[in-house]
Amino acid sequence: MKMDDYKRFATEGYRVYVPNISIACTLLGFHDNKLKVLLLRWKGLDKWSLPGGFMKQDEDADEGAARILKERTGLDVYLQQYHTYTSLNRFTIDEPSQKKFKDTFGMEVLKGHWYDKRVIGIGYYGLAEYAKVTRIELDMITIDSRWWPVDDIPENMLFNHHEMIGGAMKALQRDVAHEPVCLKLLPSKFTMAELQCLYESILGYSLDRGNFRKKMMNAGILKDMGESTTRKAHKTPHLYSFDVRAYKKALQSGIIFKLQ
Amino acid sequence: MKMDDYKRFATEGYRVYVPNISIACTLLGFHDNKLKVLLLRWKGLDKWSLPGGFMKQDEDADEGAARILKERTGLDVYLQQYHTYTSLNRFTIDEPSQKKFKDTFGMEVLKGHWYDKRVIGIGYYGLAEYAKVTRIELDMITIDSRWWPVDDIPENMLFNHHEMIGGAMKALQRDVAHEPVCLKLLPSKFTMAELQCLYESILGYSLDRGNFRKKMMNAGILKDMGESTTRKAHKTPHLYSFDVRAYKKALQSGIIFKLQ
DNA sequence: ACAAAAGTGTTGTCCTTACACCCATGC
DNA sequence: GCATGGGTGTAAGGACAACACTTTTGT
Repeated sequence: MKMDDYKRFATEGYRVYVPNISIACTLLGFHDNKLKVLLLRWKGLDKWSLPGGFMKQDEDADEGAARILKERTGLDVYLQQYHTYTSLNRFTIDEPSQKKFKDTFGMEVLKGHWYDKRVIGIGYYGLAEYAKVTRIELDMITIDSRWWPVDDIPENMLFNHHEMIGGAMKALQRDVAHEPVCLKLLPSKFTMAELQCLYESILGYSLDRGNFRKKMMNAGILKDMGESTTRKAHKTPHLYSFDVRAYKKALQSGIIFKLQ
Repeated sequence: MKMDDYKRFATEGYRVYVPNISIACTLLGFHDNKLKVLLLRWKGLDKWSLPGGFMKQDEDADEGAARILKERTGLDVYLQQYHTYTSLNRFTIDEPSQKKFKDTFGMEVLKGHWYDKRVIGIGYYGLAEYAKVTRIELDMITIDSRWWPVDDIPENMLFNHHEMIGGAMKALQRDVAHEPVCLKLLPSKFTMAELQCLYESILGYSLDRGNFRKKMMNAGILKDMGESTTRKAHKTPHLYSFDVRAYKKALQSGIIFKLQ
């Protein structure tokens, strides 16, 4: 990274970006039987944030969110706008952090720049196949990236990004019955246990194993792809794929698991 | 209305409002067994619009939406943010309309003012008890107000407000299983037929009368308030009220009517 | 008596629930 | 053998769809 980049952003960015409208993306992946969210660590600040940025003047928010994640991951991920955050204080940075940032970049954070004002945040959630995300691009402002379990994200989150992840999870719970969420999160072949675990991770409660399998098979949305080749210390499970047409058809009337 | 008001808005408004962030409210009411939306007709333009306006610098979007509908109706209505519209051309006004507006106000619409730029729109839907909305406040820019059936709104809508009403209806369909939608739209006492008709209006398909009644009664969310006093040429129906606690409890696991 | 709307009942089917039981594998 | 996880079966109960039937009112 070059210091010039940040200086140019600070002094020229107002020509490219809409100064008071930002986009934040909660990119989710499913790995190790857990839902995980991609976070970036900010240089100097010792804070984690969602991938995001200002909306450009010549793009709409959908395009902006796609651009932001394309730049970071190289991928076109499934994106859904879920809420716009407008509270007056959501964009403020505490004094110690401002000082740290200044020490790193040799100039003030925010103060006096075009983005030193109230900024609203349009929240998107993104769904990606975890294994396909093979690299995360860092930039002038970020020093590290990591997948965090959604139920164990770090304390030191920037702005209101903690709240935003919570909102994304609530939206995902709302949408899982009617949107092809599992298709976007799982690899093309998966076991029944993985599918069930994904549902449980999203919904936040556990489901009966036998009944889950029956419901899925009766729905006619899965194709049996035969036995897994990876042998563990147990019976080898079958692998399944989505019958995409049937899955999307079933989503129209909803795939619903009631609590309890 | 005084012309001064508009001039002051055009020349001084940037001090009060966030120039590029607007709020649009799809206020819904249930009347005559139909869902209706409150629209305002613009002076000079011969166009209808949703109640809305710019977000103020010292309020968040929720407060802005509440303020806008409070000013118009005098009421605190149930409000839900559902989508933010950011397309580049959504705020443009066609040339003939600009001319009409100029003829009316004696000055250009948009051109050269602080709001002559890209504006995004945060969409809210509002739910009100129709009979409680007894007056609609007009202002410098509006000349008429009317409730329109949501399935028969006028052709000449301002900006992308037609699309926004569609989005509000989709959001309402999404939310009706889990949010106290019917409680907010119906009067305190209502007949079973009215409740069913409301559900059908929201969902967009019809339900079996006998089964609907059974499901509602079994859910234990209604209190039987005895017979209606208004006599028509038929058997007098019972009136019901929501058992609010039970209704909200039931909404946690969802009150779902599947298509077909 | 009749039409129209309100209220109730019936029947079969399907889904869900709560388990129990077997199978396959590596140690 | 045994622990572990994968796959299947079952019986009871509930929910739901599709009706038919009865009741009450004003004309």
